Amino acid sequence: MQRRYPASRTGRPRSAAADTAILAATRQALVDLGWSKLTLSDVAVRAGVAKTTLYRRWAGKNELVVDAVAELFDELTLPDRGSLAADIEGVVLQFAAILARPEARSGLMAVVAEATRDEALRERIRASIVDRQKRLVVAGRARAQERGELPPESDTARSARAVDLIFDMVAGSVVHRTLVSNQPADEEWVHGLTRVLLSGLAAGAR
Amino acid sequence: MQRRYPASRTGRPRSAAADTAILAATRQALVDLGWSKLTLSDVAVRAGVAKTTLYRRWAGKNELVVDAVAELFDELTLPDRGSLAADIEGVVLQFAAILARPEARSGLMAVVAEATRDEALRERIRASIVDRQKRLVVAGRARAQERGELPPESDTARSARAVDLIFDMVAGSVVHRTLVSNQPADEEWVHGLTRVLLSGLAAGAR
DNA sequence: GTGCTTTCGCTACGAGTCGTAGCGTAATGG
DNA sequence: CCATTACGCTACGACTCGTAGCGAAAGCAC
Repeated sequence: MQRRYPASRTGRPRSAAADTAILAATRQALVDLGWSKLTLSDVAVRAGVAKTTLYRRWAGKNELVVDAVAELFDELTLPDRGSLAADIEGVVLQFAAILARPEARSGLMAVVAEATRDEALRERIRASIVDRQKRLVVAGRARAQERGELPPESDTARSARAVDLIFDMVAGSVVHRTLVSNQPADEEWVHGLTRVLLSGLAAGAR
Repeated sequence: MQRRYPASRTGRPRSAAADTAILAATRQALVDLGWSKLTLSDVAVRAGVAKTTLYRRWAGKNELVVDAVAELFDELTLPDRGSLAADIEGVVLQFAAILARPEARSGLMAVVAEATRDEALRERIRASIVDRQKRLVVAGRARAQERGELPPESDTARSARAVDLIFDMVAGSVVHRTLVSNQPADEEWVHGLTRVLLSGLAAGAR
């Protein structure tokens, strides 16, 4: 979570409790109402704050929901299950569990859609959500190279492209499975995904 | 495009030209305004019809945009480039070209987001957009099996799961690359995707 | 032609939301 | 105690929504 206000030295400080309450209320409103029917007035009532307080802290609905959804991805960690395949499956299952929650389903795609016409919002999503996920790919790849499961890569440009490709394939597949095909990314499915992905990467490295 | 009205035998028929104009106006409004600022009143003015005509034909903004976006995917065809790899790359590049257009970028994810809370809308998206894409996967897989590039699959349940997985991986990867990572799915990237995918499928079949 | 039926364009409407302004009060630091 | 900032509250004009009602237009059956 980035600082939204640069800590002016004087005056009454903003309530941190209000931030917590507002973001939680936003997620609950996403569950109850969905994106399109969510109003800032409603969130304000749920959070027990004035509507004007919301407008003092966030530019609008888009930015608020990005922050509220971003917190969901805080719990993502890279487990150490001993092998690359097991690590990937573990992360993907965590990711799928988050995407199964209604507040994520309703909010995530909506802000991505809005971001197609809003450069600042794209950057906010990248910093708050996407990078948080991508870091796991980088870390998992590095660990696999230490283990010797993937060949070390000296060319940094090639390496970056590989990470980008893997990331889009993993995240994109799970999102599409969950939100478009509307079917659970359960263990069986994740296992199949991992198998194709790892076989392909191993073969492609040769 | 499914029939929205069951062709009553008598009375003044609905103007087919109005349908065309409305859907085109909707796409142009998506380009100019994006999803959230698109209003049905605005579309009506652009199309040269009365606002009430829109409400007579579509239940709301969601359904209208689904139909408008669905027409974009009419142009998807399965090229015969001689090999499975080349066929996949051809289709994916077509798909990427559609997703690069602003009316698709703004509209597609927005309706997917709305559909997370609307079963009827999900079904409409599935019938109008998703199935149209998935058919290409089925056809391409069948052609590859004829060529001997993929092993024939007798188990229909396994086959269906494989098609689902491939579809989510291809479509999901391209959508994520284009809309979330916000980078072009150009020939180089598509080539890398295809290489990983085919190697993985070939290895996984053994 | 004469009806019958349905769609069309137009206008008007109440309901609801948006984002902002203004004001008095509360909570800090100097 | 004073300057400064955040807060809750109310009120506001502007806008959008979806619907209702009306007369006119465009088909089909006869």
